[in-house]
Amino acid sequence: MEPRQGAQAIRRALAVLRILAAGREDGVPLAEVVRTTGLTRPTVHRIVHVLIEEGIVERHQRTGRYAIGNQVPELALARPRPSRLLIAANPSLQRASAAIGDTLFLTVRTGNDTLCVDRRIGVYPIQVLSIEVGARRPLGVSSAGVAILAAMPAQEARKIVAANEKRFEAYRTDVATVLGEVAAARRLGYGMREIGLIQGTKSISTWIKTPDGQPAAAMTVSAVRTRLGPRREQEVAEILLREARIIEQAIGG
Amino acid sequence: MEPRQGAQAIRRALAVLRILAAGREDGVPLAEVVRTTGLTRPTVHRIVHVLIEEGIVERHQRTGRYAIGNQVPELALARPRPSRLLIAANPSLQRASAAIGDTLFLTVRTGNDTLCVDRRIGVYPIQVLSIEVGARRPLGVSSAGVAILAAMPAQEARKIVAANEKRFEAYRTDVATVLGEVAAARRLGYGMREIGLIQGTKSISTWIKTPDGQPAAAMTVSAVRTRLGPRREQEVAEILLREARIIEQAIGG
DNA sequence: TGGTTCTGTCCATAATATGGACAAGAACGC
DNA sequence: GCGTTCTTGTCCATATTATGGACAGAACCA
Repeated sequence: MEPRQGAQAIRRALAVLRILAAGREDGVPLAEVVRTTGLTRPTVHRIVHVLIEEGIVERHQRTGRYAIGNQVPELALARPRPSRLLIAANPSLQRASAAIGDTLFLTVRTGNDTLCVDRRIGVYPIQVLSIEVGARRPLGVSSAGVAILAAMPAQEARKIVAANEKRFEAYRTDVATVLGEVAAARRLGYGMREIGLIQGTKSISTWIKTPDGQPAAAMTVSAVRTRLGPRREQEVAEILLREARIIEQAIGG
Repeated sequence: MEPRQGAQAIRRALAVLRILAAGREDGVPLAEVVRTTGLTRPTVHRIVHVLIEEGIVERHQRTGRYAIGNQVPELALARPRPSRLLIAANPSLQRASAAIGDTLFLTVRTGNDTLCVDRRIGVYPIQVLSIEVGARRPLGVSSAGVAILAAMPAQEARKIVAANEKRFEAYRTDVATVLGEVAAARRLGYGMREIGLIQGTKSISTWIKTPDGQPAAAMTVSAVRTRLGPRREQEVAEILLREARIIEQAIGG
């Protein structure tokens, strides 16, 4: 069902775009795109420069790095603004943020990536703000990614993790480690990372499923490690799990 | 300098995407994409369906129409939110909206299209709300498009109008009419349409240029025709022209 | 019924995208 | 200075890939 052919070039261009998106404003050097896509350099070079001519990609004057261009948000305006999920999750995020006090993230899956789509800053004076709205990471390197993988059939999760293999080393992890964390999350009922992407932080993530059982998103709390001892981890997880079920109801109806 | 080759398929896919973007939420039937792009149906069909598999395009269950998909706004998140222009134009839009009382639009050029990027509703009880943020039209069919064409070298404007020829009939206009309106706008110093896209409305647009003389955007007032007699047209045009110069300063520095 | 839209599929063919090979620039060490 | 290793950019013969004419089914209307 999947493999419709006759458009290799288009698929490749999109793969390049997704890598560039992960680089956000700063962009990505050509060599890195070549490495992570597995395409040859002439091919990536050609694709990227055609996309520049078309306004879909921009190149930073100083650094020479490539980034998502102006025309992408322009195309995006064709869609009505806030997504169903964002609307459904809003009250839960508000409640959970008030109850917990640490930074909350809402993260969706897009292809083989996680994408942060909302963030709420809590009242506690020390907040972990590492991840911004729009941040994109290979599924598996963040606790949100682990949670989302844990919520899908093991085989599918393994496939995605394998596809991301090349990109893991940049985050100092690997396929085996990620699969271990996913298994642990399945046992626990939520995703957890003792060592967050930032030194000294800890994250807890619950998954949110669509009515058909597919994971739609993850809700994450990140805090300095000392704020999330075993006791509080339990409390926070319970709040997240409760709100996740509420969001599932909201997107289900 | 322009014609880098070896990526016909990618360029075609983007042309298709831009047409789909013009259809907004409702989308566009395949046949219309075929007509306006000038590609063959098998080609468009193949492109569109690959884009669906990739999540870039969606198809409406009921109507079978094709529309911009979820993944486009997701890619757009890679760019920092509000554009330079939007920030620079904000105070001017606020002032002009308060002074005039009718609906104000900020429209940019993107390729051969105009794209509405901001709208301010005025205090007067009858407002022309035909155009929404995200609305996309071939350059030339709206007063904003005419203004933008008037602000560029005549030769370039003619090229764009010619490229849009196929799309004009859907708006009940043609190349000759558009070029006439552009010439009139050049003489006047601003774009004007006695017959707006909606019956009984009238629009006035000023252009905003970047420091290098390229038109960057247009600022438009739309109102029911009776609100914009010759005297008031003059007043409104003066306000728009003044604010346009202020925005040009803001994006120039 | 035939006529007119629309969408979808096949496959031989030509044109297109590919990638190996080469080159040149930049940054670093010594 | 000169080698080493990193990067980006370009060429072009080649085979893989995208193309579009032709065919077909579905929906709608008279």
